[in-house]
Amino acid sequence: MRNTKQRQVVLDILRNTDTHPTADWVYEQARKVLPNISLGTVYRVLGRLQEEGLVVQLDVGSRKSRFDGKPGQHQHIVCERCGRVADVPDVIDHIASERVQNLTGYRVHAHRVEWIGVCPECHNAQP
Amino acid sequence: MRNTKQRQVVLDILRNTDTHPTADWVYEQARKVLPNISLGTVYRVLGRLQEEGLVVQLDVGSRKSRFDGKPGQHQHIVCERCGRVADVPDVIDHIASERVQNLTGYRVHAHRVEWIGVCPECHNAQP
DNA sequence: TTAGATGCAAAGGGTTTGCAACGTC
DNA sequence: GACGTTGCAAACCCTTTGCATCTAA
Repeated sequence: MRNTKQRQVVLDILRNTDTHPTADWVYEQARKVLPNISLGTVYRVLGRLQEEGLVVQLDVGSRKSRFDGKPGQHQHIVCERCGRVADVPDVIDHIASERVQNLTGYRVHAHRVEWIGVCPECHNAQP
Repeated sequence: MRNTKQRQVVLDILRNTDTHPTADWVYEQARKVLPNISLGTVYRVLGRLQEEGLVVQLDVGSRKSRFDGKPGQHQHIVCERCGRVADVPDVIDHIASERVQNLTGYRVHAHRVEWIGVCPECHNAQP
């Protein structure tokens, strides 16, 4: 994999935000640095970064994918009013995984948890 | 909401399968009973059933949505080799929810868990 | 009778891809 | 110089929607 300007910029944007952005948001940011970058390239770079494990793709209900540039053992909580996504530390222990393994016969490799609620901003705006 | 043939057929199909099918699978099945049903109608019926809480829509990574006609307090495990989806009882307790609430400031209303692993069939085929 | 549901086909919208030009290694 | 990457635009594919028609209540 070559270390192109486009790749550097996309990775940089993802690593310097906590907003779990969509591909087109990344594209808009990237254009501020590289005005000629194309949306197709953003998607291709995101795809490669994901294969390499540097980025995680989230499917949180809506049609657009969101991307997390700080992968690790954490999960996400989505605000059901505004769609804002925040990180949550993993509260699932391995006892739960073992129970799932026993109950289903599947070999459990990972889990993905999404909490759904209302973020403080939305709750304050309309209690 | 009117109780049309189309609605009955779609709900029936969903309630009589454990496969968490995609919209076009439901469409193919429905055509065996109502040859003139359209894909648009399948989508509209699925949308309404979801609003009514009779069906739950899953976004499990791939681009197609899958639908669960037996909603309830259970989650899903997805086979990373074949994409098969199975049900898992909820192993997340409310203590975990409270921890998330305290950690994030969000009011937690629900959680969605997806386990990822390898199903018995795939594992047996290629240990 | 009539408001809501359907079938059809076209439009939407996010994502992917073919291809020639480009830029790393 | 070779080959992976890019920009562009068109293609893709799942899903939604407009509209005339139909049908459950």
